[in-house]
Amino acid sequence: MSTHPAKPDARSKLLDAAMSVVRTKGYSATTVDELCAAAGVTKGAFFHHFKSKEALGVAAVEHWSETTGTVFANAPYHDHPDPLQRVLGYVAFRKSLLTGSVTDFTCLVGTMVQEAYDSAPAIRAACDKSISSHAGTLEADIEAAMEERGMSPDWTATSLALHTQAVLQGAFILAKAKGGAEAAAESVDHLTRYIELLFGAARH
Amino acid sequence: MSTHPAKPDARSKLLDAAMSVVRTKGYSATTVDELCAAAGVTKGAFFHHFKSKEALGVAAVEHWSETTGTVFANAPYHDHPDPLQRVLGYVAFRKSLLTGSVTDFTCLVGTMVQEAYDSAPAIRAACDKSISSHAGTLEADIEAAMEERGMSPDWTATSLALHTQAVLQGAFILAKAKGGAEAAAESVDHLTRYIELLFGAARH
DNA sequence: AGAAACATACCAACCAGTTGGTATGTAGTC
DNA sequence: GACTACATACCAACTGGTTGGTATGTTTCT
Repeated sequence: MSTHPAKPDARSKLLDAAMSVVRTKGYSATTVDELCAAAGVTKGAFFHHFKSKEALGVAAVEHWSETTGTVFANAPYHDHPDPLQRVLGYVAFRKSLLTGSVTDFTCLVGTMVQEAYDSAPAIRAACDKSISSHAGTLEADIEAAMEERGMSPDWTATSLALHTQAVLQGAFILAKAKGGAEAAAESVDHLTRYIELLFGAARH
Repeated sequence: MSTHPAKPDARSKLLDAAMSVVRTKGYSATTVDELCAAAGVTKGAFFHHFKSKEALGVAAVEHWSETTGTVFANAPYHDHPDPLQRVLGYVAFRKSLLTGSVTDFTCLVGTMVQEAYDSAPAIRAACDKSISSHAGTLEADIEAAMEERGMSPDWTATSLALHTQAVLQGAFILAKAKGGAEAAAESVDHLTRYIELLFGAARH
């Protein structure tokens, strides 16, 4: 009974509810009442933990970053000794997540920033930080792969890391538009092929 | 006085207003009153032309497709005799549009489908049609470029056309998150490089 | 006891959509 | 060509329900 296995308080229940409800309905269309109902808490609890709906939005993005960050940190692709294989492993891992309902595999941050980039600067900043820091985990491996091959191309590791995020976010939009993951998966395949070409061509 | 130069009725004023307001605030956060104010018409006029807010959403997507369709149809890249150059010209043209404020160069369809894919099936369908038909205009050139080189790769022209749209939509999300077009432009550069590698490699 | 964590009751502003009406056609009929 | 019948385009005021947020409790933990 040392470390409580899980004593979900209202705050984390609300954040978990936000992750799924917001991804389904979007941020603006999600009401505070709805969030409370989904979390099984009252409105009093909501405004005890968050001073406004926007504050919950910021916290939800941070919560998302932590939750998904753990998933990626524990993913098996890190074990590869070759940094390029780690990058390709990351992309393959992202592709393997494209199953089940569209709501479940799409990204909270991409959804929220679309709606809030102009009207809620704090949410925009949180989303930027989330995307950029996640891309940052890729950048080191990309850089290592470049160095290993003695490459000095006209693109940067940063831009390639961000490009992977752009492809994934765009793939989610395709999935939402088409109501399925097929086109999204093929887009991720193109990303894999691009990275292989990029590094394969330099080998010669 | 044969063809009226421009007699903007309430309907088209509302559709034009929707294109800019929705891209700024998102679909859900945009109110009917706001739209009416931006268009300079009354609420009565709104519900005379559209039976609901959702119906306006569908019409706005279709209006967007027509408006942007004209822009691309008249763009100069179509003149190139080489189909591959037309594809690359399209991507370069898309990159050249990444100027000014984020609101002005981002895509109405990508914004709307994120919010409405689950709650408004009619809007989702309209967005799918818009993206797919726009991708379709690229597909023919991609196919022609493949044939010209006698390529039979493990990817299809359709998937590459949709991939270009995914990259562009993802680039818009980057732009919104970062508050500027720089990262988006670099992502489009990566797309150009990918297409060049894809077709350049087959040349040999 | 005192503070943090929650619950209940409530409110003012706002929202999509409705109502009843006016102004301007336009097609048909005698 | 004028009168009726009907349709389209638009408007201002209103409505019932919803929204984010607050005020004021009660319970729980230390």
